[in-house]
Amino acid sequence: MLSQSCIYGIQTCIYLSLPQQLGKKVRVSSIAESLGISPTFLSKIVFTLVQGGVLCSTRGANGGVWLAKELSEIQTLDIIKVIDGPKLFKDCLLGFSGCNDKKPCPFHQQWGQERIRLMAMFQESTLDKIAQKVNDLDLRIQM
Amino acid sequence: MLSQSCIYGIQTCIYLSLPQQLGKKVRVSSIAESLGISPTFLSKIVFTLVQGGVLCSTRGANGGVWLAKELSEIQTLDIIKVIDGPKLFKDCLLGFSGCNDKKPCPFHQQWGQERIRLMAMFQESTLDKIAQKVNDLDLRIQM
DNA sequence: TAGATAAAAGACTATTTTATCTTAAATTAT
DNA sequence: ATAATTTAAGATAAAATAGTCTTTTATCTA
Ligand code: SF4
Ligand code: SF4
Repeated sequence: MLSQSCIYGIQTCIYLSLPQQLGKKVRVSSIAESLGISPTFLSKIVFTLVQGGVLCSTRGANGGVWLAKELSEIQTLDIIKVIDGPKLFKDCLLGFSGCNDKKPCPFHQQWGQERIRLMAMFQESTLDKIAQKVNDLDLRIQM
Repeated sequence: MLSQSCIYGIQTCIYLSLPQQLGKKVRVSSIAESLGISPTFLSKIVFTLVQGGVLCSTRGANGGVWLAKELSEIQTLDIIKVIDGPKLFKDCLLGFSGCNDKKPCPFHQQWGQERIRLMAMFQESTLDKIAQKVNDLDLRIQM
């Protein structure tokens, strides 16, 4: 459902929203090490997020990346949109193209509802809520 | 979520369960033409379904394929399992490996419920129900 | 200003998925 | 039996995704 790049992107944003990192510039290499991701590969994903307005970055000594907005203003859905694009919303279960409600496939009625739920889940999951959940419940971020 | 092969497989099974084809041997080439799929590619998917016990086949002149069981005994979930394997159930949203309920990721609570709903949808969608729905509502099967 | 540092950029490699093309094997009809 | 037909099998190709390696550019610090 989500690409590997997208998963890494979400993990990165959650990592940056934890109290230890929040408000600091963090090196991509240190994020990559903490999350067990290839540094150069993550570098590309991070840059995509910078271009998409989710992260900010600065180069050079003491450089790094940080979240571009308040935690409560970044939805998981934003991250998904930036990295995986709109295909999650356009493409569909049975791979039909140009689906419409007049002539749907046999799964439309149920899948349509599930999709709405999933979207809601990704919209409601703002980084502040996730970070709090991770702290309160001692949840894990890495693989 | 589902691979292209899996989508083709589901479409094929639905096609074979429509009144026009039901109970007949149908050539893969004719299925492929009707659904707009590459014949040789579909041939492999069909063979996977034969090996998985969803379809039966016979070679030679007047050969073809047909559904191995009663429509009511074939769940969409069976088709998915045979073609895409168990990854839909093992792998997960955030790509964690070896997820458990004790230390889940921040999405587990909601995603776990969605996944249960999706499974139920694929289990309840037996071919007889789908075929009836397609007939009653004049739904489409192809792209 | 010079050197160190870290993100950005580009070229390249590997793997998986999707798809095509060709040949082989089995079955039927003549 | 033989030829036609159709699935099975294997080799190959194309595309998308995932990941590596090297070079460039920007920024800070000394
Ligand atoms: S009909 Fe609905 S469920 Fe089916 S492929 Fe189209 S949008 Fe998806
Ligand atoms: S914790 Fe739950 S939702 Fe998250 S990756 Fe694991 S199984 Fe999936």
